[in-house]
Amino acid sequence: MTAASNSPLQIYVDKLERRTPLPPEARSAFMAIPASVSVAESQAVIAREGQEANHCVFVSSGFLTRQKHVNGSRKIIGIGIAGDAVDLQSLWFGKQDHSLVAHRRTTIIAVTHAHVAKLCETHRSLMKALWHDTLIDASIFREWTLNIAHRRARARVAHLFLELATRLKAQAVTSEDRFELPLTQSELAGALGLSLVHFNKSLAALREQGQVATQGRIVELLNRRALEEETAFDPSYLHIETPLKSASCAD
Amino acid sequence: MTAASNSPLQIYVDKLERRTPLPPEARSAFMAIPASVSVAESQAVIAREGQEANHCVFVSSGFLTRQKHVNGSRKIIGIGIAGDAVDLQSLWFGKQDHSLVAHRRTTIIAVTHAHVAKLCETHRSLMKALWHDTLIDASIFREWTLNIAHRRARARVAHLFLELATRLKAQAVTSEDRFELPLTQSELAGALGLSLVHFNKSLAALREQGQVATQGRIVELLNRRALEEETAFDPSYLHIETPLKSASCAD
DNA sequence: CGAGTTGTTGAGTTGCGTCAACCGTTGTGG
DNA sequence: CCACAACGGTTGACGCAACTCAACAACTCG
Repeated sequence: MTAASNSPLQIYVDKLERRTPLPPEARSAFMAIPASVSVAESQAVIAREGQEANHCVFVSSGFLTRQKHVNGSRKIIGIGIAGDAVDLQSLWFGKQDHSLVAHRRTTIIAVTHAHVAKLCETHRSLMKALWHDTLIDASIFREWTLNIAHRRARARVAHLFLELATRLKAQAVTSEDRFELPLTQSELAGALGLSLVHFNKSLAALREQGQVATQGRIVELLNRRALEEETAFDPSYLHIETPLKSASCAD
Repeated sequence: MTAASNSPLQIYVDKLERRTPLPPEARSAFMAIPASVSVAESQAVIAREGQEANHCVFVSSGFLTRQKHVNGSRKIIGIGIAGDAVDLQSLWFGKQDHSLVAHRRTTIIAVTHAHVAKLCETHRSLMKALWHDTLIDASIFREWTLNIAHRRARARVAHLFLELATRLKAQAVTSEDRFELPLTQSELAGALGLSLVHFNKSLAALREQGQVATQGRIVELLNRRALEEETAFDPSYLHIETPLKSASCAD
């Protein structure tokens, strides 16, 4: 399908093209830009709230969290997985409005703003695809708001797991309802607006009901149907299968 | 400053240009597209979750909420005010992932997707400005997630009021820390992930502390400093003063 | 093998939800 | 013009979900 390529950005371009094919020139222009790959240590701050950025960050593998400071502590407000463009907004904003933090065994790709901006200038189709991608991001944030505001603990946990399983599958990181989640319970609890203790107990409840199993950092969904039922999970907010409405257009 | 114009989109173009000036051709092309203005009745559904849309909606005056269905009831996940483009995402998504509902005395502007898409094709600067606008939206959703997940009731209410006051001021809907908020307490409570009763009591507490006054649908912030302190309000997530980083560029 | 981190579990407390009654306002129709 | 219904706001009582405190077990790593 796709020509062999050495660009680390392949993973992201593939993701975009699963939605809408890009014109070949746009695709090759994207993959031709210099991209630096690096393995981040756990808890490494890739971008810091309040600072200016001059790179866009893409996740190549692993997990990365979005965090905001409030009252002196960092709160997780989102999770990025392989194939996610986690700070396209930095292209247009002067300062980061939140931080990006890597977790264990995460590799990231950095591309200078100048290169991305140039691409947007020359390839309208790419700019559209990037815009589309950020709109899906926004949709996920909306669902998180809903999840935290209106579901109770057990359902909240179930929803997070279902979301991650679905996103990871779409990205072909995993094929089963089973994945590695290298975040501590304390971090996951914070991301869901729960205390550590209560998160732990809710997770224990899901385990006892035979809906979820965990071994170390591996999470396995044993009964997807039951989980979906419990949390009223509707994956359409992830916009995984939605192609661009207006057919792909020339540059 | 701006030439006299009859386009109802003036209000939105002005907002965009407060961030970055548009090339004159782009501006006039935008304002030249057919836009239909209508006064919505209270609770009118402007766009329905799950349905396809073929118009983009802008708020001309009043309030509009974003809502999602879950377990049979509608939950508010966002509030749009005058000058907001509330469903640019429908341009690229096949189906609405949430509904848009008008509140009393709200006037909306509808523009067909075809016209907006055409504009994006011909004016790169406009597409950028629209993209930028949706990124700010996403930033607001992130802050809502944070607010609901990590602040307790009184602070949550304070945060919402401060956000609205700040956005309304930026849009020159109001000049004081005082504004009309035509949502019921039940609706506001839902938007904050609180029960009606607890919202009411939290609001009463803010009133007793002399931080907020309400008369009918009018909300007045009596002590902005104290409110900001209580809720650790940092308006930077609203990106009100941030111009586009890369200087305005030609089409 | 010890030290630090992460996970588990129990006990007591509290913020918030639910139930329910009541009040004021608005609006409608006899 | 009043009666009545419908709606939004207010308040009290009570129960529960979730938080905090605290101790301990399991795991990881130098």
